Amino acid sequence: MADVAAAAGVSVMTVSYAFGRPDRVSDETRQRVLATADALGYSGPHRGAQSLRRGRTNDLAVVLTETLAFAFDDPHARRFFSGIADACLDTDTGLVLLPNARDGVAVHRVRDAAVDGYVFWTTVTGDPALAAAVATGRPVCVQGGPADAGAAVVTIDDTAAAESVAREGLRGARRPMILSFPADRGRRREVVHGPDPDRVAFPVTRHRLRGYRAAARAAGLSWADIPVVFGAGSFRAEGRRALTEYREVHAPDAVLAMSDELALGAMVELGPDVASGAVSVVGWDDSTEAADAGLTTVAQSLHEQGRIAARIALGSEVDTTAHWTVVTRTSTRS
Amino acid sequence: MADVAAAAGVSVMTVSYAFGRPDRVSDETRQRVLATADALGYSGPHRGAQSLRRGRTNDLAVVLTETLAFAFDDPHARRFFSGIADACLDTDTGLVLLPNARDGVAVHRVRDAAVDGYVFWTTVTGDPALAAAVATGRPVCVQGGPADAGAAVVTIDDTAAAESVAREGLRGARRPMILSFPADRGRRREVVHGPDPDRVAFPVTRHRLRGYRAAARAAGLSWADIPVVFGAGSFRAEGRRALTEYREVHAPDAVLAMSDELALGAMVELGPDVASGAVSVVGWDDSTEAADAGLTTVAQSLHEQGRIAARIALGSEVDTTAHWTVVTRTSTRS
DNA sequence: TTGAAAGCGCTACCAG
DNA sequence: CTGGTAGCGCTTTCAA
Repeated sequence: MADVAAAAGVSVMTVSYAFGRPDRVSDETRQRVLATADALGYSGPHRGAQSLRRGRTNDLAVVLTETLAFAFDDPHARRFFSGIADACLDTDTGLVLLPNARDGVAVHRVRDAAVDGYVFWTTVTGDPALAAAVATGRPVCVQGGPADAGAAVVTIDDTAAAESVAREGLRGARRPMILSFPADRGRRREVVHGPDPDRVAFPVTRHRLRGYRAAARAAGLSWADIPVVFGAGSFRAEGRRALTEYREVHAPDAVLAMSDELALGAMVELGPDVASGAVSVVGWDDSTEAADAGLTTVAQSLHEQGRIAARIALGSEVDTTAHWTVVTRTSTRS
Repeated sequence: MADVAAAAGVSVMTVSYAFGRPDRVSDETRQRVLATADALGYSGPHRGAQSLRRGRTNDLAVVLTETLAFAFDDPHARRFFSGIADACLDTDTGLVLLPNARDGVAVHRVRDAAVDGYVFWTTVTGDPALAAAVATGRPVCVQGGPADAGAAVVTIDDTAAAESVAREGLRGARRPMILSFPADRGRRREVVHGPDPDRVAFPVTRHRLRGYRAAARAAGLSWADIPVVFGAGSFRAEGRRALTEYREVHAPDAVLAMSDELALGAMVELGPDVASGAVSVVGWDDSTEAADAGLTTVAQSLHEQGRIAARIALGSEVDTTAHWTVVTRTSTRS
């Protein structure tokens, strides 16, 4: 920049203005400066120096609590990241990826990242990387939860959505059954009748159970009689297994599943009973497979959430509750 | 840092050394400095300032010539990126993503990115973003090609690999057929017997055709008699179509496809003839579907290429030719 | 409309 | 082993 100033016969400041504050320089001077800059192969202010001076990097960190390839294997994650990317494009912000090593995100990388804010994807409670991010004093936003102190959480109202989708699933049902995510890190497979949601450790599981319970009660069903199958994870096999193992004991006429995968697994086992209307099934996520299978489910826009998360992490004051809808298809009775 | 120095009763330099050059400070002083730093909530050198001074950012740009979600939809791309991420993890380098907007990667973003180098994924020739990256004077590496001046290209020896896989596919063949990528941007569907590879615009297509030709000649076949079906793209439907449309005219006993997708499409049409050994089929990529289908194919480690690309872009002198292997399975005669 | 001074937070270089 | 000086490239503030 100094070189350009010398060559153009002006002060450094004028060059700086020519690039960053066009209105503060006469048009003529500006043109001349820009021309000499071009001739000298100077393409504009150095971003690093700019940020140092301004105290703002214009970069946003995305922390993946998994290996990069692994994180992007999940289509949901991709939509979320894509939302972040869009927000970054709009605000001319850079996207810095902080993927996991084999053994957790290196805390020093999070701390040292030259960024204005952080977005986290699927953190577990007490993640040291999250703590490190919060400790930097820069805005932090995490998708889905958990809500650690100091970090904003962008998510949908799980309880309300659960109640709403359950209302569809429970229409005309007398013997419903719930396919749940694990209750806690133990990830123990077990069946509990009418569990107390408040005693469930995982927030997502807790909130959805609350919604299911509300819908069940509203439908005049006794929560205490409803079997909740806690699985080890959100896999199709898990949903299928729940049905094979438990169907004889308690033949359900409605299945509320916390994910499309679980629901799809159940549907494999249920077969034609779903099509005939003998059993209703609802899922969660609105995956493409769910659409193909005609599954009634909860749709949330992860893309929208990505945008919101990015804006929060960039310091905007935005409402963090995202929208959701229940997509009613053929897997439920009307 | 100045604060810490004052509080610890040492010079700023000593604090700097305590963090960055442990060996240049007495252990005792170091401990004291670190302790005061901790007490003051100072967590180490500011990365931005550090890079400004050192002239090195320790960040690497990855330019996606597609939307972020779209780029990561491709499993090959994910492996490549994952290799980059690993290299970054190893060298303690940050990963800056420069995804495409709707209408191309903004040139100013690649120019202004505060990074030490660039890695490009699937660029077309004459990409202005590539030119901008090269213009920065920082090292640039692109996967697969094209080889624009100033940018390193990491890739496998397509010709050699093609010859090698074709050798498998042509074993015992008298009437082979080739399923090719498009020859140029026109992407016109056409069948050419014994085309001259040198006149094919797309480098990948050109190189592979050369390899196929060499193998054909080595097998005593006349290149001029071999039909090459140029498709519009690398889709399964494209491979299938080629067979349906052309099989009656020229019933092949061997099919050399430039991608697993094309090969898989052909196999659908060929049905049991592949299993029986009446027709050999080879693909390229070693996708999981290829493995499931028992397809003989070329395997290249995109992950390895990602690592190489990252190291090049970070300024290391590394050999850019990556390894490949032919995976022989049941789709070819032994 | 233009410019001089000061300093963002840090480290290479040399001196002690 | 420790410290002073200078300056990375820029912009904010104030003055002309």
